[in-house]
Amino acid sequence: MYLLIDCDNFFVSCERVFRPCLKDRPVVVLSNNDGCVVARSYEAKALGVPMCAPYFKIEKTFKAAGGIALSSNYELYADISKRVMRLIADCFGKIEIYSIDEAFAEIDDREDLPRLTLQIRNTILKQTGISVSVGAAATKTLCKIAGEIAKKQTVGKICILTEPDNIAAALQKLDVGDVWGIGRKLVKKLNFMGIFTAAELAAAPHALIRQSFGILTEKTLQELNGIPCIGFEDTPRQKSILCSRSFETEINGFENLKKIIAEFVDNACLRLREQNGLAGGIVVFIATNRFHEPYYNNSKLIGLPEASCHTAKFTKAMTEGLKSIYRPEFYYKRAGIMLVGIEDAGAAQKDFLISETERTKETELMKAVDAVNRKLGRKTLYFGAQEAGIRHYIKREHKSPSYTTSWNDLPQVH
DNA sequence: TCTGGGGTCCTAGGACCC
DNA sequence: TCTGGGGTCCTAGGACCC
Repeated sequence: MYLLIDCDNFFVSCERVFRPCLKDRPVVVLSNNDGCVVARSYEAKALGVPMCAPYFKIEKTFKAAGGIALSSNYELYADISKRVMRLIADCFGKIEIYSIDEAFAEIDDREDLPRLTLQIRNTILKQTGISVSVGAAATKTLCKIAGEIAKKQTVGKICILTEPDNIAAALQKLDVGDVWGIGRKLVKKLNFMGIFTAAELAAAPHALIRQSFGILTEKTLQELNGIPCIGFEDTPRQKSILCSRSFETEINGFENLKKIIAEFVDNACLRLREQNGLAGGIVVFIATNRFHEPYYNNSKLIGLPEASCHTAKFTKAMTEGLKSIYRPEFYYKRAGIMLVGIEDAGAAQKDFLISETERTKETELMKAVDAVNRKLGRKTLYFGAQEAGIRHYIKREHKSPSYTTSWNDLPQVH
């Protein structure tokens, strides 16, 4: 049996933990640059604010209805997420953290389900202030459906989907597009074939689905029928690390762009070292505003002779890549890098031509830099190629304090 | 005026091999 | 004019997720 534990309106809930005055009001959280709506309270959903709506399009009517918009505060959300995940792990042992606000757990004892689901929900609510929905079923895909049903309940927020009659009824009522793994493009094709509900997909011929949509959709079909095909991944190793931003004002000039992207490289390399990994290459990409013509976007992959986690090596590779795709006539709205080919530091293949002494020197240098930054604060030490203070290029006008991760932002009780 | 960021997996097709 | 058959590996791009 699988369980899905999913935080309700997660980003909004995090904000409300420290600002109870936001309760019962329509609240949305915005993406970087205060661009799009990425989280909504129930009250905001009731106002008809769609997910991913550009904020400037809804701002007037939303404010008029008494709504409050907040910039995203990822430090806060990441920290609260950590606390929630720890509680889930304490309760179930093996868990798969699926995203910042949800996790799967695997359990053997289905008799105990009603007690366990209630217990985890109460524990998380009591110890973090976050409300979660809990779904339980025999496959992960059915579990997601159970989770959605749980979410719609006004009290309880728990759905155990194990009885064949209940499963059949749930699938009958569910649009095929609301099934986990069926996106916008597939819905169109499925509708064209006469498949409109989850039940109809579950009953479709395997061979036809396999041939028209590939193996992923066939697995989804099987999972709807209660046959587990999507495995449980205990601690999946990250395969790529991405750092990218859109800028409030567009950026021109090779050197300007390079400095900012070097900052992305530093952030990504730090994350890489934190998980004790090495990356084999780096992709650098730049793009003009995609809502205006002419649109230019390009990317370049630069491989390293040997997998590394050394910021300077990736900065050099990034610069080389950027040179090959940079065009001076454009103003760039978005840029980023991706570290790829990530391996465990212990298991990586070494380059015959790089001496062990040199390798050690580099490792020790990065260790020292990280140690200083841990002790004295992020970006105390950084490479000269970087532009310190990328924040200037990004708009976050309504950000709440980092209550749990910054001494200066500790909440005060009067 | 304004439109996010971070991931995964699969597939087709090209390059290359004998 | 005509020009085989059987493989592997890699990459870009497309689909999906939150």
